[in-house]
Amino acid sequence: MNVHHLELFYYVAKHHGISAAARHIPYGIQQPAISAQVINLEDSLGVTLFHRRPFSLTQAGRELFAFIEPFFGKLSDIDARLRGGRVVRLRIGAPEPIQHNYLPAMLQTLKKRVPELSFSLTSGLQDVFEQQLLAQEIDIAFTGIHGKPAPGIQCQEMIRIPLALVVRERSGFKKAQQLWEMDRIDEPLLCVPVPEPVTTIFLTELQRRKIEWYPSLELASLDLVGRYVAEGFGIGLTIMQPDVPAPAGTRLIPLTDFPEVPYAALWLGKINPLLETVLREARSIAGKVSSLSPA
DNA sequence: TCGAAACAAGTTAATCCGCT
DNA sequence: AGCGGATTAACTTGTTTCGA
Repeated sequence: MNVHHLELFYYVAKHHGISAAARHIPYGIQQPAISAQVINLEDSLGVTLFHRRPFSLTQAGRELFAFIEPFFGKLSDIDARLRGGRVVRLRIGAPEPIQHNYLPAMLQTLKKRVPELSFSLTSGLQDVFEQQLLAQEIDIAFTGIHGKPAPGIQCQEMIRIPLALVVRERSGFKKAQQLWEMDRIDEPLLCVPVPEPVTTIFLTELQRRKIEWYPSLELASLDLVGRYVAEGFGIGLTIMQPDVPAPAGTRLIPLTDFPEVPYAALWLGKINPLLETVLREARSIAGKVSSLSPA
């Protein structure tokens, strides 16, 4: 008998099925792996633990579940106790603009609601956050998203933010249309690296419009894009945050007819009361930001 | 100690199968 | 027939074991 197999059986029995278990196990694991491990457990015991469809535990399955449930059911309690009882730790992943502009207000409110809260912030991109969530290195991420998140990761969209070009203050470009009408765009394009949704969504739309313009300089953050534009390196791609001014020495040209970038909260497995509070606060801030956007 | 082989456990994609 | 859940097949990756 293998403890990992027992753990998987616990989730299968608790959630009445292998697929439901795959959706609720707090680390990433797919249905076939659970199925195979539970079959291994049944083989090693020489008994059938549950009927697949419709789901029902056999007598042996009920006995085993009754035996292991007190242990696996209380793992989270002992985990919290060993970590020091009342300290509530929240590890958040978010790109720098979100960290700069929105997280301070959110964390202040959260701190009032949950005084024992301590938190850590990490920056990155969607794929990095997904890996960190799966490795349980962060608890929640707020990030621009493009494409479906990895299996097991829950996703709730918060807000859609329009794309914008950032140009030098005294640049001759007033409208994006001026660029699209050119035979060839010679201005270097500055943006964050390609897996970042801001860039991916922009390039996909350019491709759809059959406009050829490729990144000349990939920078680690949207802040750096603004900074390099101000220094005259070219035209930058950024997002139109309604309550955030353009970086010094630059101005923004909104890309009103381009798709917007969806920003979402990502977390792993079942939501807990703390994450519920965080999501509620995030939705409230997203609502306020949306109301500032020009219609 | 190091490298090859074996093994365990995971993935995706395809397939099976029971239910509506 | 179509849908959704379970299983199978083929593969990858990481760890362990074992012999030189």
